[in-house]
Amino acid sequence: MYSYMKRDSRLSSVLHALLHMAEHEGPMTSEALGKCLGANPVVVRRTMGLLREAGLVSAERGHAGGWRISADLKTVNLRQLHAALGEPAIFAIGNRNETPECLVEQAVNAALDKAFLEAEALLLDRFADVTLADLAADFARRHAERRASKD
Amino acid sequence: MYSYMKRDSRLSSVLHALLHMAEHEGPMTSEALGKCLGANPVVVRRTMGLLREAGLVSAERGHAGGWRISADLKTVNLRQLHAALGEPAIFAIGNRNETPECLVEQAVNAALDKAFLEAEALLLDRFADVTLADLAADFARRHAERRASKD
DNA sequence: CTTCATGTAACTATACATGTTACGATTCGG
DNA sequence: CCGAATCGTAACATGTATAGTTACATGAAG
Repeated sequence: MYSYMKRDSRLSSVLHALLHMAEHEGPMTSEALGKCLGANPVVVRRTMGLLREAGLVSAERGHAGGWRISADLKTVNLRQLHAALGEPAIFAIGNRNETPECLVEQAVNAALDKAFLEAEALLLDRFADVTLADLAADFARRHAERRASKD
Repeated sequence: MYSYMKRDSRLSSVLHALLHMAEHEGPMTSEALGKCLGANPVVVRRTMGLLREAGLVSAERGHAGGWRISADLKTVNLRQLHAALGEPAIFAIGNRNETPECLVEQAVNAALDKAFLEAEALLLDRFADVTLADLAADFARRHAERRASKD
């Protein structure tokens, strides 16, 4: 009944949701977004709630309610979304002991930390370079391509 | 009874173990290495077994047995060790659906994959730059520093 | 007031490194 | 040749975080 889950896919999920919302007229319900993502509506509310706390979306209850984007697509980048999700751990690999007395382990940690910090900095820089507007444009390009290939 | 575990620390563990072995005369038992790492001897055997399969260490059973390094410290780098461990997943974050039909999700995946692949390439390059001999030298430097500060 | 939708608590499912117990296989000392 | 030491490995338990699910309270629209 459960899909194979091993990694945090919330950033992927909220991006997918936000782009659908951007293409959609009016608010979208958690159930509609859940259908787009193949996810449970409660999980959608849980995750989108983090974006609401960051002021990136708003939610309205009752009839004709749902989720709306409350920010400019051109100003929201992936790094902000990662931050809005609480900056979840990026790496699945890490040191065994973060504050060791053993000098051997200190040398090991220093080498690994250096590599991981560089990779993390690069990743976050790349995240900062990509806005929702960029993704929307890429989607539009893919959409046009598909239509062209069908002619 | 269990220490707080959230990430794969096997690379950190084997580096710690290998450097202790490099400093040690003769083979080291799984129990001795477990004491160094604060880990269970069975876990040590399980993890070191992967390095044995890669030809980086050898194990001898019985009296005076244990683990020995069977490679030149100057030729073994962190990337080789990561490979010997089976190239475990580096990132704790990923796409929700790796092969989506939805064009929106394809655009999202493309952007995330690009960032993650760049960060992964950088990390593996940094891993390839660091040898066991480098770490041993860094340990020696830290050791000398500590002795100097005690004078 | 009924319906629709979010907000949220509580519980379950899953994967995987790690911890633990148990035992077989092998090597060496006496 | 017996027994201790040590690796090899199977089997099972533990802890953690996201994701799924159920249930219900809250609030808005008609």
